[in-house]
Amino acid sequence: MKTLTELLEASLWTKTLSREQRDRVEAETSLKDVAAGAFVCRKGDPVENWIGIVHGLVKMTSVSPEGKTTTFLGVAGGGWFGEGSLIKDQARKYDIVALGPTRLALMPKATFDWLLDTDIAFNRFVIAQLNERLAQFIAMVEIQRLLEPDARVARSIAALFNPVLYPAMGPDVQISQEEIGYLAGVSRQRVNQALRVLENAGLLKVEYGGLRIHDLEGLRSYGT
DNA sequence: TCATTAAATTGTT
DNA sequence: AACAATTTAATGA
Repeated sequence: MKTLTELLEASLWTKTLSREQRDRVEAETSLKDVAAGAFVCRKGDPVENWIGIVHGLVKMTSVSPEGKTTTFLGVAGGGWFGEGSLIKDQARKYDIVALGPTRLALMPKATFDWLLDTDIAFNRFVIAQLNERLAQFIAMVEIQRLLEPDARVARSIAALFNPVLYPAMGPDVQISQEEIGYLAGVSRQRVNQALRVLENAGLLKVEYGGLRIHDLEGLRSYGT
């Protein structure tokens, strides 16, 4: 995906929009490219946009006063995020960092609010997305507490391919094993070990600087 | 285009 | 956590 039009095509919430609504969204939403490792926005920034991922990958992280970083969640191609902060009208609670060269779509808060006010289907979409993310977080807590590291890695990767949240994901992800470690909450070495177990199981292929998924269902249910 | 070097990432201990 | 090996990206002829 390269253009805003393509992102809107791939996004589920545009399906029910009228021609006029769709045109207005496209006119008012802008694109922004960010380099690998760059901040998309920082903790404490005022929230002015709903942000979509045209291509690339970003992570939500928090940094402790001692400099330790924790990654909560990766957001992948075709995904939109930030609706929670927009609705509550509060400052960003986390840093958003690009994991690779990433192209973003920025929808102004005014446009987002207008869609919420005028389009019932859009409201349903936002509810569904919030619900899906809630389910993902609950699953994440369960995974962290109950499963062994191999399964944690498998499911953390699978979470990036959630078809509701990120409808435009292809079979490839460009993400280093170190970043997977942050996502899964395990050390880089352990990720390396886990990836080879998963590769031998035929679930994915390890490539330099990334992965190719062969069996998403297998990853999602790994360890049960 | 090719060779060299630096940087990033991976594999091993 | 440290180190070595491998891959990619960058540089300059």
